[in-house]
Amino acid sequence: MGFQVDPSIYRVRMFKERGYVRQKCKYCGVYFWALRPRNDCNDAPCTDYTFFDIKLRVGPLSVKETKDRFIEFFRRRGHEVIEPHPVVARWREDLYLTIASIVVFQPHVTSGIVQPPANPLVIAQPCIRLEDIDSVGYTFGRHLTNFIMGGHHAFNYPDKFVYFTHETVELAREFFVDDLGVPEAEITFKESWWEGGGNAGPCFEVAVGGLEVATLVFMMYDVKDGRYVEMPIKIVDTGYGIERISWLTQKSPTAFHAIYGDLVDRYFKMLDLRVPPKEFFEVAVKYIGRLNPKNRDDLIKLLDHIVSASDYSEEEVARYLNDTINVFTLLDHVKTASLMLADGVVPSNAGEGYLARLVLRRIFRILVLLKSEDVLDELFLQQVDYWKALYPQLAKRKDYIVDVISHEARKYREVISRAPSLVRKYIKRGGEGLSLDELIELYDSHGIPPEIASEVASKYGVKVDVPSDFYSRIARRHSSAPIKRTVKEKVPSNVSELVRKLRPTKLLFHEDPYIREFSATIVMIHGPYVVLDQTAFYPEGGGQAADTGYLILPSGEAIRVLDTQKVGSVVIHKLAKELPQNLIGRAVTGRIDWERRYKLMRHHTATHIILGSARQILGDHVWQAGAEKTEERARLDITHYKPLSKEEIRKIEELANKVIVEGRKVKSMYLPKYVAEHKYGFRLYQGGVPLEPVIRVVEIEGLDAEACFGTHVSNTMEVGAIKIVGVDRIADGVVRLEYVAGTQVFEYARSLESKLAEASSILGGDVVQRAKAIVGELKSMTSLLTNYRKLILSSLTKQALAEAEYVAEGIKAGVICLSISDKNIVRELLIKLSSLASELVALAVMPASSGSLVELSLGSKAAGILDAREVLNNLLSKYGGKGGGKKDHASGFVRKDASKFCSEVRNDLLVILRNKLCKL
RNA sequence: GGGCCGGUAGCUCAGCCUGGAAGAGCGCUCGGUUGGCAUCCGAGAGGUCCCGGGUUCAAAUCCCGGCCGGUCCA
Repeated sequence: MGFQVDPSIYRVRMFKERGYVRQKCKYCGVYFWALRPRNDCNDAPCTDYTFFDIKLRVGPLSVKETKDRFIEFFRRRGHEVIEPHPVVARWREDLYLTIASIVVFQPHVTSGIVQPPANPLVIAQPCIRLEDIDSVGYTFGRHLTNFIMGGHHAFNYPDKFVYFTHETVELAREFFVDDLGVPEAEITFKESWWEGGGNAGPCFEVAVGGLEVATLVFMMYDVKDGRYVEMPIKIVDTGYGIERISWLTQKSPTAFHAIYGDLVDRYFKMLDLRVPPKEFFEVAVKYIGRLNPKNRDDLIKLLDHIVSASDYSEEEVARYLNDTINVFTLLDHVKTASLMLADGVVPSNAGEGYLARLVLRRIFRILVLLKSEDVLDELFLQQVDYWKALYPQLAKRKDYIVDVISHEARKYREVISRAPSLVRKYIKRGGEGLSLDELIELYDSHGIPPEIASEVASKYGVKVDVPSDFYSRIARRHSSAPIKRTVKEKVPSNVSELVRKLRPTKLLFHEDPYIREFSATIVMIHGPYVVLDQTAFYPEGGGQAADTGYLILPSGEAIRVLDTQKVGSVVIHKLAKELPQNLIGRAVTGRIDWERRYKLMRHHTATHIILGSARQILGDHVWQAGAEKTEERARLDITHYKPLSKEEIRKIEELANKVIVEGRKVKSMYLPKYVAEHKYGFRLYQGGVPLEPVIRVVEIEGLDAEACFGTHVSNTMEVGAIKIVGVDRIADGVVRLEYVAGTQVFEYARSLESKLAEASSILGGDVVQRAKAIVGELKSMTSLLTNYRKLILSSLTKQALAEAEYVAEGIKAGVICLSISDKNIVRELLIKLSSLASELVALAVMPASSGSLVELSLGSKAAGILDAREVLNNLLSKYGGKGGGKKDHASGFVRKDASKFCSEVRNDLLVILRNKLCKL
């Protein structure tokens, strides 16, 4: 706890009224409230699960029934029901996944910029949290990567109070005690503190029979640089664990049985594993709350406990435990992956796509270990069917899910198939066995998990020990990597500071995107930076380049506008020269470069058309991953999991042009945030999320609607035409489309034409025919050249052998001088000579830039007597050259003209050789 | 966004640590063997060693920068 809170906040009205007693847990020392005295705080690990023995009034409730009951309870108590949001937080720039119900209202509502959609409200929000992904399965349900967070929220403004601590605690009691029939003596409220996402506040953890079922947070502080600043808005942020409450009502052996019902047994059967008897789970679950089987010592303790508390043998228990962990992990991960994919996530190596891949690869890994890769599709299809009532989106996206997982599974198989050769390489390289560093590198750089690495290694007879803290070692390797955000400031910071106090600039380009000239009053001048009270200059944003043009002063002088930027809601024009301060308050005329702007507008509308078309042709998983529009061309990066086929590209282009020809209306409108989201969904936020209560929506009838700040033409017909000119895969899961629109299509065609014409004039005739002929000619010329080379080689060989001079017993010497620089021919020649004449010392000299290259080669007999490196250096030292190589071959360089050097060196060589051989 | 690994023949890769004459297997072409074949034997073609810079007499190899791919982590 980083903050000492006034403990009186925990003394809520209900505790006093109903006689709750504040007590201290004997085990963890935390304070809690309960009706009757007790030793422990009623939460794991201070107590075992006792809720199995608690009688409720309600019968077993499925997850869906629990969710419905929760929603209905709070609806009856004056909360408006809000539909759940996607598990992928498209409306958040700082978060990939929806990790809590409050995320739905952050940051726009919690910061006070936008009113909540209702107040108070209730929502049953599917959430994904991957923090504890390693523990899933091992704890039989304490850790899950997906769950529904039932949240009732109230937002208290300084001038409008809804409810806070007292009412929240009362509502919790009423729900658990009055509605579900939990005996009031079994419920506890533990005092605690919550922090997250830059906010903090006191909270109660509500537990029943050892199971934490809800957290009631009273968010009231902003955390800024470690300081706690009281928020103007006080927020009730509650989280009811719908799955846990369902478990509480069902009293099934594990939470997995409560959540997945008969799917548990079906998974065991599909995976060809024996279903453990109910008794096994009942015994195991008792101890598993306190032990973590990921830890090897705990696992052994757990095994002992279960064996002594049941009739099963140690082997049976070990197998049941292992199988159960795998099955539970699969149940959880398959559902999480399905939810993410159904929300249109495309697996990749970055961003939320990586998170989807992470979950999928863990699934594949288990299936590989179980040798059950063939049931992959079935595991997903069974869940899609099981959850069709609660998550209808799974069934709707079934085809996409199945296609993507098979694609990802193939990629994973490719990774794993590299394992044998990689492991072999590492074994060969690093002495004995596989070191820990090598194991880490195999996983971290090649994606090969240690279990698979050690399995492969054992086939080569190498035993490998995988340390139990392997994955935390990996985490440590990645520890220090601060997120660098290099925001390029296009406006000096002192200027942006100055304009903050100014009134928002009136944006004429939104009222009428066709306005080219306008008059305005100068509000501020700072160097070349000028602010007007209103402007038609579009500031760079939303991937649309800034407008340029002229500002015409009262004197009639026209000053060039080089750049336009937006800081907050003030537009800043950057001029080619500085204006005098006395112009402040004077009227000026602005004139934008219309031709340029009109091209930008057409490219911008074209981008919306392309995106809409791509979504229609490829599927709803297509999201904008980036976009840029310039005068010349535009490009759009979209998420997609496989390369686009020519056919798909053609279809997108065809649909886009059809939309243009049909002359559809392009409507820009301002809509309240919630109205827009309700009408169009989160696909609005392709290019980013505006933090405003009212957002500007650009809609192309029947094709696309996006929150967009840019300027658009009013009818698709104005775009003229679209030609896709480039398709690239710029990252895993991201495809870049480049295209031109309007008059740029003609520019593009013209440049193609002129390129073709140029090529044709170079080739001399029809490009295709001439290219074919030339390639044929090239082929025959190459083979002719090869033949000539052979010819030269054989004649040089003969010449060298004939001219070789006798030096001493078993040694002959020859010098070959070449007038052209052809390393290849020299090498071939020397190799040939030394294999033909074992007693030959052959020296070749050829010209090189600012000197000569020299190569010396010895036949096998000569190499037995002489050292090529020594001979060569003796030879070159006189001329200041150097060289080196092996015993039978050396090369070097000398700063002397090749022909002169060549004529002198023959004598030197003979002298050196004779000297050497005499000494021997 | 960051760490790590990689980029050599059409394909899969070796060579790089420790600089010194570019390699293997598969595929391809031609020839032989065979009743026939996915068999076997022989010969041959095929290279910007990713790009750029540096060190060096000499760079696939060492150093720096870039591009591309893979992977792990945000």
